[in-house]
Amino acid sequence: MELAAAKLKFIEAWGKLGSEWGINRTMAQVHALLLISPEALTTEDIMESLSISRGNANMTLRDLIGWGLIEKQHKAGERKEYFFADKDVWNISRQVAKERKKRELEPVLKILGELSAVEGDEKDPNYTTFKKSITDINKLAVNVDKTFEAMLKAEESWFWGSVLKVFK
Amino acid sequence: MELAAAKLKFIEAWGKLGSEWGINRTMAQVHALLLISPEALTTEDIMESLSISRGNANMTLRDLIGWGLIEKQHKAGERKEYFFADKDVWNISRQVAKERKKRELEPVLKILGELSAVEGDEKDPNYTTFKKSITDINKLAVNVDKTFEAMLKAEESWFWGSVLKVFK
DNA sequence: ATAAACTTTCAATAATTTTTGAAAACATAA
DNA sequence: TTATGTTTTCAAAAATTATTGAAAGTTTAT
Repeated sequence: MELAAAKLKFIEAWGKLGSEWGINRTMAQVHALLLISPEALTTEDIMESLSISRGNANMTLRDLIGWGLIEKQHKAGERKEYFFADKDVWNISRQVAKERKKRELEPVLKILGELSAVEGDEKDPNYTTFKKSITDINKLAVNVDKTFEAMLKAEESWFWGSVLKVFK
Repeated sequence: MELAAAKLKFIEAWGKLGSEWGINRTMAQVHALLLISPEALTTEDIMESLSISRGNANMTLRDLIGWGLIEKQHKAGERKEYFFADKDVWNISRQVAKERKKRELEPVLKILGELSAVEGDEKDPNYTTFKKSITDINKLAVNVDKTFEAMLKAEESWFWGSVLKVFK
């Protein structure tokens, strides 16, 4: 396969994976493009490469900055802004974990905490079933949260070394 | 909070979380409803509880069965079908991991494998940057795959015991 | 065989999400 | 200041995804 074709294939696959996991397809594609780009790119470069509008490119780039996945670069003597992706896959994973933890996991943990406190009649199966499911899900969510927390602190080699030790 | 209100809140929260992670909101809500229901429910029960149409209920229930999260029950002397959710949160996690691994991770691993094999000019930064990103992402994906694999085999207590040991 | 109870299908519709593109805002240079 | 290059905004349009509901299909009972 040619490099050009391979790049397109990667951008497509990354976009599809993103959309399957609740990340806007275009956002994932722009990220993919910047990931395999040795140079920082301008908005125009991105618009052209992915055939998207200026408005879309601008909003997507802003979102990616919000996720901590890319950053703006200014080149001396130039007025245009350039965008550059962190290429460290471990940093990327941590950044995504950090944002999803904050945006999605924490609100759910809060609600589960409230729901765990609901009182009821221990003789009512409606209550006991509810209570047990909520308690169990809460435990799982806390474990997932701890795992994310550990990822945020960990060095890659340490993290995978330890996790993979589990599977021996 | 009343139990009835708590149930609604849980169904709503579970639906929201699902939709943020690429799972149809209604599917997550039906699952939530069955999770906190001590009895198996009929399609009509579900239609009424969640105010959804018969067609939607039917398709959603079929999907949930496809994900291995609920099953049909037949009651002696009755013609209606009843639906019942596995309440074991660890089983649920494994089931979701299993399906997403199969449906999403494996296709990506396949593509990454192909892309890893692309040859090019080691002096061309376009090639070396592409190569490095793909290789790194491939490694990460393989690790995630292994983690899922381990989950599928593991007993809950063993799994979390081992994983949490990592965070001491 | 017919009817009744129940389930499945799927074209049409509705709801939601994403994208566009042109205008407005902003920044820099002349 | 004015012109020029660049970025941002956001209402409207397009695309995608989810839902409806009625007809067709299936199963069981009589």
